[in-house]
Amino acid sequence: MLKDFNLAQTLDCGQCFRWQRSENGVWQGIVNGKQFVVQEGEEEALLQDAFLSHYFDLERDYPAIRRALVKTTPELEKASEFACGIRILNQDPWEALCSFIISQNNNIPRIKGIISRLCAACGEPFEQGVYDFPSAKSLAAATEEQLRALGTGFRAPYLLDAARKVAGRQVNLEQVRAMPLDEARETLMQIKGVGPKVADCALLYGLHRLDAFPADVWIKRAMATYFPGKSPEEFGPNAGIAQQYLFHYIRCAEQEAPVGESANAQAV
DNA sequence: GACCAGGTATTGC
DNA sequence: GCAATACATGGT
Repeated sequence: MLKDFNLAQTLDCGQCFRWQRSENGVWQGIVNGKQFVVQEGEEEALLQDAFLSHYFDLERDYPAIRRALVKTTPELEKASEFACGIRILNQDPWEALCSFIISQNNNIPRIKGIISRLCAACGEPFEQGVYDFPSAKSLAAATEEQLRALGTGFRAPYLLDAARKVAGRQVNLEQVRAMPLDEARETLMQIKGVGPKVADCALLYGLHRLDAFPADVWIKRAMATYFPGKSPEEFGPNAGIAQQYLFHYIRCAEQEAPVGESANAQAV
């Protein structure tokens, strides 16, 4: 029995940008040069596919991780229960890095649009109208003007710098994966346009570093409200998962039951 | 027509 | 070091 896995929560929590939901809970996505179609409510079937099983991180014991998080930090109980269907995807590191460079000061629908155009312009076509995410090498061959024409705006030179450094192995993503967290962040931040937040996103969503804790405006606010003085390291080796639970909870649940009341502040 | 969006680089104190 | 400010673009 597959627990703690919900397709919609996982694909709609802002960690990926190339999945689309159509009617009846059907999701279509492009991953590593292939198109996939998966069905809400039939999550169990994904266990039969080795690639997707790994992509959705189904081998990992999330219920155990959740129990451990709540044991050390009981305030996480509500958020972790609310968002317990989220899995941290095993995405392509380069794609995740680019996606979160694009994400800065941007909104999710527009991020998706830019990525879609970027793929069509620079990625390999592998099916009618379907394109793979462009490699670092092919992106490095583009000009800043070409990238601006896709709507990337001031991020165009950032993408180029990332492409050049990754294609030239000045930043080796697989080496970054194995580095201590601080060193990994510093290495990614050599890329223009990559600050602490984007670096942590690349680490958590691209390199599956579950100890990375991306702190955006939402999370910073939530931390100040619910965990004043607490540092992310205190959440332990799965701090990134705690971050996801928090992020999803404050963005969804708070709208129905606004917090800020001191009575709720102790129970996230 | 401001204001905002899963930030970052630059500038000024 | 830390607080402002500009930055492209499209949607409310």
